[in-house]
Amino acid sequence: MTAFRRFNRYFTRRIGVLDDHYLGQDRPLGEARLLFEIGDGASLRELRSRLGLDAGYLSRMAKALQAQGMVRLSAHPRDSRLRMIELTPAGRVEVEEQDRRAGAVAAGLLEGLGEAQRAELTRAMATAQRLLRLAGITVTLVDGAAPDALACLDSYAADIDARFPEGFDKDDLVRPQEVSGDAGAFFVAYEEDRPVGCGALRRLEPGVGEIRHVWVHPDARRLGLARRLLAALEQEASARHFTVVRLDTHAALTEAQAMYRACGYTAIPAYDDNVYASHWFEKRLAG
Amino acid sequence: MTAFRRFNRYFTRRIGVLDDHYLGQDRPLGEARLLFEIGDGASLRELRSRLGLDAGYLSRMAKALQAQGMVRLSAHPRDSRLRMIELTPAGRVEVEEQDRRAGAVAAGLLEGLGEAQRAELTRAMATAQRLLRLAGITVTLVDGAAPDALACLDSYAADIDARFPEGFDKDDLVRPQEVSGDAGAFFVAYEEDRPVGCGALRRLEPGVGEIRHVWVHPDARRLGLARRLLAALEQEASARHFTVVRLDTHAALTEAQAMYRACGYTAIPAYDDNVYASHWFEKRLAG
DNA sequence: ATAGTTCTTTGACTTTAGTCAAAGGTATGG
DNA sequence: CCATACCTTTGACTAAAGTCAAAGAACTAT
Repeated sequence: MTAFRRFNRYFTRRIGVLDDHYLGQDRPLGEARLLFEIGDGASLRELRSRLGLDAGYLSRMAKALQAQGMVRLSAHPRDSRLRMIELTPAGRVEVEEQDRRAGAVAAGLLEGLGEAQRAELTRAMATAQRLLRLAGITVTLVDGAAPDALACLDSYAADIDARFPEGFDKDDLVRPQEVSGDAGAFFVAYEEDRPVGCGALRRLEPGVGEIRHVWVHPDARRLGLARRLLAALEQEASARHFTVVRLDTHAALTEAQAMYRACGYTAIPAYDDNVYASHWFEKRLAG
Repeated sequence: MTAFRRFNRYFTRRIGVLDDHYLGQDRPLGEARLLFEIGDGASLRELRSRLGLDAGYLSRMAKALQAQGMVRLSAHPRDSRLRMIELTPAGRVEVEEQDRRAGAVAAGLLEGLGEAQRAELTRAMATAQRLLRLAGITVTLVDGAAPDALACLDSYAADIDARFPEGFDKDDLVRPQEVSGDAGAFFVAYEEDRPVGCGALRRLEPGVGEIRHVWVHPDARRLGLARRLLAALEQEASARHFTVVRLDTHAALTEAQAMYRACGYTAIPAYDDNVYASHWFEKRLAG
């Protein structure tokens, strides 16, 4: 904990300060940040929430950038309350220039290190980032019919449809009422208010729950999030006095199978006739 | 390199922003930073260079903090151009409050992680910090009579005087002229303009150099800096067409001996009658 | 002792950053 | 179609952050 604070202090002094100064070389930091954040186009509303800016403030900065020829503003094709902002070629050049400078600063910062040391630093940073991201993700119980829940299930279905040789039919997803209220539970994992994973629990028979649709967004994989979701589902199952949870999995999802085994699940005979399933697991819950 | 940039971006977004917001809870960020940076007292000049502030700006902030009863200003006892600034008891309370808040934010940030994950994060951060510090240290050739060189030798002498059972006599340090110009070389390691280590090379006999007084400031140990100094000294020796470098070391300095061995030095018979020496080493230089 | 340097203070600015509320044009649910 | 909610723009501010130059006091080197 003290180590964490010490690192933060050192790092923000050392890197953060630089960051600020190179980014806004010839324009205010706010504008530079905005320019950078636009990327391949976005709505003002999106930028406002991403950067946490006041509406008026943002509107003015956008106008200033437009006057400088860095961005183009237009109405959203389907909702003309929203304004879309995108980089002009000149704006793109500017962003690249920012990027080049940032790269040069970073290179200068590391030039004292040898190859092996650089690799070690990269490894350490990747680990730290992975854990910080994981720490920032919260797993929340939501209604099975909540928009975020449905969005996750949609992504899940699209995902496995691409991975299963035989495809996947969305009709085989759980119904919202199966995972809401007394019937079951649905968890969504949020990373900064954006859903990045889900998992469902439903009652299979008295004392027995079934875990379904454990899914993690591609951007949030390899963080250990699936385990967190699984833990939340198991805790919920315990709270509902289930003594056993079961789940099935498709032959193509080998990493998932490995994870279930590592989390204490053991293979059992088929308990249903799910056409997508090739392996069935269960876990006895303590308490 | 890309990984480095990615980490910076993520980290400053995630932590830096928070930092700003909690620090200045009821006072401007600039003042909060200044208050924090004062620590156990400093001169305005020192703070100005540490924080990179304009003299006028700093002067005004100091006055504001004084008016709020947070700091006391006084003249430097020996140079009354300089103004010393130190925390009053009220200021100290304020800094502690800042610190408490920062701690709470940090704790909140990490509460999603388990014990083992936290330990892993701490390890990764410590590694990253160590390497970043090392990357920021530059090793420079200076004149043997330069103030920084003498200051390092002073610290070195005090250091080993405390560690050698028999003490150490400063008269046994190299003379500046032995390590300047054609006679030898002196390197100082700087971390942000502050000397944190040194090492000397002098000619022992034709084709043979001697390395002496390799020292690292206690704050900069365990970074791998001694090796950097050693490498610089060896490179300098090569440039001077020495084919061999020798050095001796005291029985008490066991880590140093291990380092020399790891860097390719082999034990040899005594080549001098240094009263402090118990082990003698040499290394044949390539090229 | 003198010239040049260093450090701080002060006055007089400018630029950034950010806030708040009113107003106007668009969607959306019923 | 109507009330309501949403998104953006504009005007009118404020506070913070930072800059520049002049001036005065104190030190240092010669």
